[in-house]
Formats: sequence, structure tokens, C-alpha cells
Amino acid sequence: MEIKYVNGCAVLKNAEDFKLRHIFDCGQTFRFDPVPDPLGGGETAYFGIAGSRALLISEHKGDIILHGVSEREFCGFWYDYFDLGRDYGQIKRTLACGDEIMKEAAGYGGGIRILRQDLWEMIISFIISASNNIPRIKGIIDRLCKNFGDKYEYMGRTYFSFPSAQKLAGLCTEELSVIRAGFRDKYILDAAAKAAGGELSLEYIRSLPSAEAKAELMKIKGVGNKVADCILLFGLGRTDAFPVDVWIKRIMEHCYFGREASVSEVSGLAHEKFGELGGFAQQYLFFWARGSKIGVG
DNA sequence: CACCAGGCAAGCC
DNA sequence: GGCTTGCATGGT
Repeated sequence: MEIKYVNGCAVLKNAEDFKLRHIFDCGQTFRFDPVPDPLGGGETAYFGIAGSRALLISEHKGDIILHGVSEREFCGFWYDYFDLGRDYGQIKRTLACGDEIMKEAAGYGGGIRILRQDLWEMIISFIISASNNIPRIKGIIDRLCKNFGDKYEYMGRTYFSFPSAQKLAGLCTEELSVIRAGFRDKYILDAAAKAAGGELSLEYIRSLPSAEAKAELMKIKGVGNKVADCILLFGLGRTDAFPVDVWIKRIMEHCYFGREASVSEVSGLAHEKFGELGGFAQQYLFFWARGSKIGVG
């Protein structure tokens, strides 16, 4: 992949396996939204926030442009964030080999990349995701950051960072109620208290094998099997994790089982078929299922 | 109005 | 172990 730095932008020339709509609309992050093309060409563009950094990113004639990003910032953060060291073409070929379903799904969302996001942000974001819909998850996270994050400026815009565990641990449920998280407010405070108090060490969790890391994460109230898998996949880069939500369950039942199946049956088959590539398969299937309404009704 | 949304915890057996 | 129910809020 060729990278150039022009006019204060980092530019990925002829970017392959990289499509903004696929990356930001496949449900892995809740803090990026479409904006008008800053170059006025009517192409796709997004503005979003990762931890305490903001980014305006757009497509332009097959290139990807990261606006206001220096070489230092690109190499020090965004390269890893977008998982640019990984060959997604190879992953798609491996998954599609002998599997017509995956061939279809990986073709549909071929520009997906699994973002390497902040662990703490993923813990709270996916606690909020439980029994919720994506627009409202985004709204709750937005209010969380606006009320309790720190204020920053980037390219003439004001934005707010994701609040730290220490900041959230100092709140009571009444103060947190402004974000309208519903029954999840007590789970957020439990996670914050454990993280701020040292009972939950994110660096320790990071050092553990996946199964043990998952068990540690599930000690947090509001973190069950599915939320823990999302945290492993999106916050810890454990790409073998295969989160089974209603959409994945529905599409796997429809395409692979031809009948209703339990969550453990679904994860069992996923492990068998996709193995170490489970996380990628999950993202292709999720984006495909939602976009084409496969298995619904 | 009922029903559902990237589930989970607690209470049953 | 597996199965049911309540849960805050907002949209259809």
C-alpha cells in the first residue's frame, strides 16, 4: 500500500479492501457519521472520533484521504487503527474457499476492516449496545462524551473525547441519567468503579489469553457472552472471537443450518468453519445480513 | 396500542 | 446446565 503526505493530508493511493461505508456501517464503531465530501466531489466522507482523536476521512478517485493528519500521526496511530498491516484480500480468499455463503458476504462487504479500537471505549460502548438499536446506541454514546468527555478542536470543529474510567467512577446514577442509557447506567458505573479502583486492570486483561480475558471481562455487570466477544474482537484485536447477536444467529440459521439453532450451536459451527478468522467472517456476515435483510421474516 | 432493539442478570428447575 | 422474565428508553 502506497502512502503519500500532501497538503497536510495522509493519502492512501489506490487503497484495496478499504471502503468507508463498509468500515463505519458494519456496527463495530458508533462514533463515525457520514458528512458531505470536503472536496465537493460528491464522494463518501465520514467524520468521527477515536478515543481523544478526531478524523475527517474521505474517498477520492480510489484514494483514501485522512484530512489534517501528519506522517507522525498516521504512523503513530491511524495505520494501526485501520489495521493497515493486514492482508484482507488473503482473508477473504481463505474464507470464501469452498463456502458460497462467505463468498457472497465477503463480496458484499469487501471493504470492511476491523478497527483496532480503545479497550475501555469498547467495554462501555458494548455494554450500552445490549438490547438496544444502533441509532440509539450512537445517541447515548454521544451524550456520554458531550457531558463527561474533554473538549477538543480539530479542523474548525469541536468534539469531545470518550470519558475515562476515573471520570465516570465519580458519578452517581442521577448524574449519569442525562445520557438516558436506561437500565444500563448501573452497568456503566460498575465497570467504571472496577476499572478506576484497580479491580479491573485493562493492561492485565490485555496480557491474558482470550478465554481468560473473556472470563475477566464477564466479571463486569452487563458484560455477558456476546458483549465480551465484541470487546475481545474490537478492543483487544482477538480476531478469532465470533460475537453471536440476533442478526448473526438469524443469518447462520438461515444459511447454514436451515433451521433454528441455539447460540452455542452457532458459535460451535463458526469456530469449526472459520476458526482463527471468525471475527472477520462475523463482520462480513453481519454487514451482509443487515444490508440485504437476509433471513428476516 | 403492542412489539422490538448488536443482551444480561437473577430467579427458577 | 438450560429456560423464563424484567429491564429503561425510543422508534415503528
